[in-house]
Amino acid sequence: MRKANARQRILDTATQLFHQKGYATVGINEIISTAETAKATFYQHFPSKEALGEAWLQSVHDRSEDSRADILSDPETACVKVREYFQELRKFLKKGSFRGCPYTNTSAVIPAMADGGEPLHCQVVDHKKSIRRFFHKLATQITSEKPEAKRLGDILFLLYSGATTEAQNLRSLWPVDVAMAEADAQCAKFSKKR
Amino acid sequence: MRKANARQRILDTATQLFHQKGYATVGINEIISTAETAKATFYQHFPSKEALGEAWLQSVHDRSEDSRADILSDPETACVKVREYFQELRKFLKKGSFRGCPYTNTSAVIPAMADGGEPLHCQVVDHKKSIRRFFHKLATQITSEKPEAKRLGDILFLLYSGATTEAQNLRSLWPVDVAMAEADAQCAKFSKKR
Amino acid sequence: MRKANARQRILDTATQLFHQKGYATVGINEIISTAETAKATFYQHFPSKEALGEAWLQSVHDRSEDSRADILSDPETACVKVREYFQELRKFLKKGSFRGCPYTNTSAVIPAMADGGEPLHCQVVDHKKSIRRFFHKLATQITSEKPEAKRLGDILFLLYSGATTEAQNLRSLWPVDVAMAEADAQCAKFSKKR
Amino acid sequence: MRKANARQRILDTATQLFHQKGYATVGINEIISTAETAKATFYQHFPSKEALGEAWLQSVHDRSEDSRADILSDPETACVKVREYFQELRKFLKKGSFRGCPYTNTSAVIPAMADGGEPLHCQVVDHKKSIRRFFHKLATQITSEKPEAKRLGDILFLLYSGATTEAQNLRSLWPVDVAMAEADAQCAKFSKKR
DNA sequence: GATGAATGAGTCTTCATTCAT
DNA sequence: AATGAATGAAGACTCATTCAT
Repeated sequence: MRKANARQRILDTATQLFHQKGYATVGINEIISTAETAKATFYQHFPSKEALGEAWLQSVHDRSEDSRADILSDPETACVKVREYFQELRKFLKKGSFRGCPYTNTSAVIPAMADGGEPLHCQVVDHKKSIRRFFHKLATQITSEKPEAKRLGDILFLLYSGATTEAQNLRSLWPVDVAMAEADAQCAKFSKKR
Repeated sequence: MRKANARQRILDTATQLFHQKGYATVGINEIISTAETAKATFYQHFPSKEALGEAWLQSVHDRSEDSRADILSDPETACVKVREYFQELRKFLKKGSFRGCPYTNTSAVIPAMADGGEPLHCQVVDHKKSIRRFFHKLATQITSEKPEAKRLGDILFLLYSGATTEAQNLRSLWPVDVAMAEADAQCAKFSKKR
Repeated sequence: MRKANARQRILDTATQLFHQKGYATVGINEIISTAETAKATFYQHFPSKEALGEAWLQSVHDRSEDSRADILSDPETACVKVREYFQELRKFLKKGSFRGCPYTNTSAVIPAMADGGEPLHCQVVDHKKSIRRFFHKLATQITSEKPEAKRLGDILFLLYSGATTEAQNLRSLWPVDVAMAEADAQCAKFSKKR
Repeated sequence: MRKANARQRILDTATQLFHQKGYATVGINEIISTAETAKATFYQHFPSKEALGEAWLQSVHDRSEDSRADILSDPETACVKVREYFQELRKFLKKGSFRGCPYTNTSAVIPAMADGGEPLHCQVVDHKKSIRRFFHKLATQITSEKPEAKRLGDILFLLYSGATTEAQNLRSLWPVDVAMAEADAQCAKFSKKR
């Protein structure tokens, strides 16, 4: 029994379970028994379930930021980069039995009434803004006109989001393929204008 | 104090609570206390929480089908109808404190492993297919070429979904506005070609 | 839908279900749904579940009294009659998937503390006394000496009870066969002495 | 106020309550409130009510096995040992307000349809077989002829069971006294033949 | 740094019974 | 004579959390 790195084992387990079943559906009992940790050990590392949720979303965010940074530093055209990002989404969905965006899925379970104070919701907003910024950056490389770039970025962002959402709902990949094709077309359109 | 119409009161309460907080987050206790009903009364009308969930999604589906039928029977151009549908989404989100699609939110809480057997997931798929069909119908009225119509319909569907998802995530209406503008542009583009 | 004789239908259903699953395990919901009766109809005929239980045990008692009367009026020797009674037990157990004495099974579920007041327990006692009397009657026909007859009757009674109990516990018929053989031997022994 | 030894307290409480009122009649609530334990504490130690039932029957079995082992190791004749065993039954019934065999009482509440798979029923069978073996052992010490020993053992077993059952039903000890006397007679009879 | 035992409030569901019609 | 709708109390079980060691 490798009892070291309890914290990491818990976080890894939570990453998998939260993603597959949703934050609200998974209890800490399931997490600690899967991670083979004692309950008290869990609370030594995370003050609460919500804290674990935050750590989880943070780690997802970090990884996905890295991936976007990789793409940005690629020696490719922006259009190709956009395509790459959709390709990654495709792989991600296939690997994870069609479970889509962890943030959107978590957001589904955070009541709206609260006036923006809950940490989990803040992370959702931050993450989404970061993705939007990513698309804006790429859009700026495609068209130099600011308002057009903003519009293009937003459209790519929404296509990406819709594809993710509906791929999960329908447990199918066609939404990604359609969104990718349209993203391509949009990039091409704005490129030509340049 | 005997109450009449318990079933309806329960369904109405559930409609509101499930939508605001999510199917998994709301317990039967909250529902019956809000609906001012006894627990056993609840189970006289619904064999289980899941059955209530099904009834809820069904009623949402029926209402939304009606709304789409209304739009279809409007004496307007298809392009206008598309705009109308996005306008309705806008109103819906504003009224419901930015809670988006009940189906997507419910889907977030259904583990993916199950082999498509769960009734709730089936309803998600049915509903989504119905919306997609709606957009295909409109697209067919915009362009007569079949492959183009299919593509246009799918794009509108994804824009609509993305707008709904991100409006909820960001608690903002800009995604709807951007999606609506782009939907408009797409309709115009395909219309011209005709 | 033959809605007449609701009372009888309920009693018949209860007879079957109580015997198979035990008085405590079967709920009225199961009874009325099996009997295809409304709940209020049930309470029109029986003031409570316990009242139904009493009616059930009473009807079982009546039938079993009849059967014993039949045997008593048989133009056979008492020894043969004893055998017949064990034979009937054998058939009863086979037919009823090894569920034994309804009275004993019900008694298992009546707490002992109550000081003899519960109607169900009274019926248990009455029924058992009746069976004991039956064996005493037969024993008197086998041996005319009063104390010996009493002893023989009691032994037959206990063998009969033990066979019934263990046939149910072990879901086997060997206890009946062994008890029947021993009953036979006892009868023969006391007969010879005469 | 933190309590220690919760598991033992729960098991002890269950032992008493299950025996007095029957496994089906006693709910977890009654057990935990009597044992002064929290509900979650109960489920920390027993995964389900049935598991507690199994632990209970097991502990009863263990104690009764010990008691039979004690009797077997007694430096007495087998006939005396048989009498001792009936004497113990007498004491047991007196102490426990005439509640008889926990296994028989539990068996009364397990539907027969199940194909022998339920753990509780398996324990019933195991226990009964163990008692039968005990009587066979004693019988073998009384008569060396194998078939006769088997018959004697079975008869003692059935007398014992019948006495237990009817003592509970009638809330009286005469069945034990009669059965004991007859057991004695049987032992004597088979002894003489030797 | 790690743990097993304990907890109160909550989960969904069924109980036997009563009401108005 | 029969019914559908309503009910409070109880059923078994799980939740996220805290304690002493």
